[in-house]
Amino acid sequence: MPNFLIAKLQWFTPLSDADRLALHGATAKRRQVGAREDIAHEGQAHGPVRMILDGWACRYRQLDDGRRQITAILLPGDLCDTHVNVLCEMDHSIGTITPVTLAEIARDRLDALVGSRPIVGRALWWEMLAAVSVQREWTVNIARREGIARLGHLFCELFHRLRAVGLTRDFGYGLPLRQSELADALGLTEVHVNRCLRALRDRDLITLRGRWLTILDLPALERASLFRPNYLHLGRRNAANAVGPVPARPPETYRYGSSHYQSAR
Amino acid sequence: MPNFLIAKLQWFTPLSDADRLALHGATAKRRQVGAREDIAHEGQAHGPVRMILDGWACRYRQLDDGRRQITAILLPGDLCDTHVNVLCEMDHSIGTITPVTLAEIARDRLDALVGSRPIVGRALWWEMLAAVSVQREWTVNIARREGIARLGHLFCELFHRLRAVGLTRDFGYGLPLRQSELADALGLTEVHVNRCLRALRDRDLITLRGRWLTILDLPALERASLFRPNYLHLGRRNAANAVGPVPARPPETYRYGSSHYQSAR
DNA sequence: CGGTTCATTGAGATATCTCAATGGTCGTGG
DNA sequence: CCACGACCATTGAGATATCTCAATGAACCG
Repeated sequence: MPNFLIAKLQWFTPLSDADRLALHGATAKRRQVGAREDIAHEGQAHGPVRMILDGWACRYRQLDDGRRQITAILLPGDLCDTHVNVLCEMDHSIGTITPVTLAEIARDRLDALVGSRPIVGRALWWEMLAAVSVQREWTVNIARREGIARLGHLFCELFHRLRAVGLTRDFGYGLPLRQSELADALGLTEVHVNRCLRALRDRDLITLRGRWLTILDLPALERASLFRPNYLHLGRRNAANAVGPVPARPPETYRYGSSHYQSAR
Repeated sequence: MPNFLIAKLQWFTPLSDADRLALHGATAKRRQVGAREDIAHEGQAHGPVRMILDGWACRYRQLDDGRRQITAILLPGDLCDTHVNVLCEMDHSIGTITPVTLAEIARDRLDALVGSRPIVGRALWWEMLAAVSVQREWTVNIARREGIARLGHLFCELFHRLRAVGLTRDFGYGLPLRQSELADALGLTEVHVNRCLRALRDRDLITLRGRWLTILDLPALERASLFRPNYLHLGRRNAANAVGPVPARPPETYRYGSSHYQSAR
């Protein structure tokens, strides 16, 4: 399995072989979690720093009345809790969408890594700040865009983030989220998500069949969703070894974890 | 002027005299900004790390159609951009609400401070993580609560955050936000904010006169707003010198910056 | 092959928005 | 000290996005 974290960090800065090796070493300890299980729960004390090696997960907060709000989608290569152990306890939960492979990194190990490899430390800072920026944009998206644009905006974001780690194929990617989960992420109702999806299809902006999303006209979808990718901070990598914005080869896999989802035929 | 940052950090950890002195020294360089001006603008390269010494400000993002969304309220003692210089450019703007006194801290100076004083470094980590947690809660608030609760939730949050730095008096505080700014923060319309305010007043939960907000029944308001303060991470300070949750004395000031706003009579 | 989960559709209810007008407050200049 | 203008708060009425409840249909799994 390719290391998606390394792939992502190189959008920010080139990493030496030694850096890569150190990152590989730190993420060697792995754990499997099934689909739709909790990785961490609100109120828990903090454990090790976790990283999504493969599969999809999400942060969410459960409301008293049973509804929940997903506040972030975690994709392969995403870190769950950089240095979050500074806080006493979790204020939200993390659950899986698909089966997930985690790397667990002991806090002192991470500190040592950051201490000995400043480039890696800076790259991890970037990863965290970019995640915060995404969080801000979610606030804007939910507050100010109407259903159709909100949904389209999420699809655009996921496309760019997945492309950064090589998990897109052309203009499509595997989308394991159910409509109820899209609703939980967007602050909408399952029913309304369904209708907005139909609208996006009717406008020939996307297709969605068999858990595979295809963006038929990315510029048009971005326009319709008021999407501007700057907040992802994937734009101009300041790497010397920069390659094109799109990975040259299609990704090796678009299945999630074990073969839980089918691709489009 | 008391140093609100120090006051806030001590909710997380006790600071030695030397720590306090170092923080004081780092925030010595100051700048004044008028009300409703931009401190930083989207697209700009990053400058020094900024801290709000006094006054209110906000992060916001401007949408193409002229509307804007405020994504965070910055209160005295809040840091604007901890280590954000890692990113190439700002993805949002920061503007003042009231006249603001800023401290500007050069990046290398901050690095040196964090390097030489690990307690301060950890405390600044806490401050950043708590801010991210607030950001997540804003997403939940806007996504899942209806107007009245949304407004009430914001009032509760501001109360707790201001109390942590000693800027409340009993159950009230100065609220310099206009209704249009409340609307921009909550993803509502100015008109609707007005009606929700009336509803909160009619239910005897708050009064708001002359830029002074009084919470008439905090537990009731928190209940009505589905507010739980855990996400603020101000709950259990692990300080040895912990005092009660409410500062013993009323704050020295509840005017913003220069005497721009009147208190309640 | 039957059951469970998920997606789709309809119709009525409600929160919020839009547009437009009126009223209040405050600072400024005459 | 008053009058004016600018800005902000308030109210009304109709429009629209989204929700709720409920039912049906499709897909998938054991």
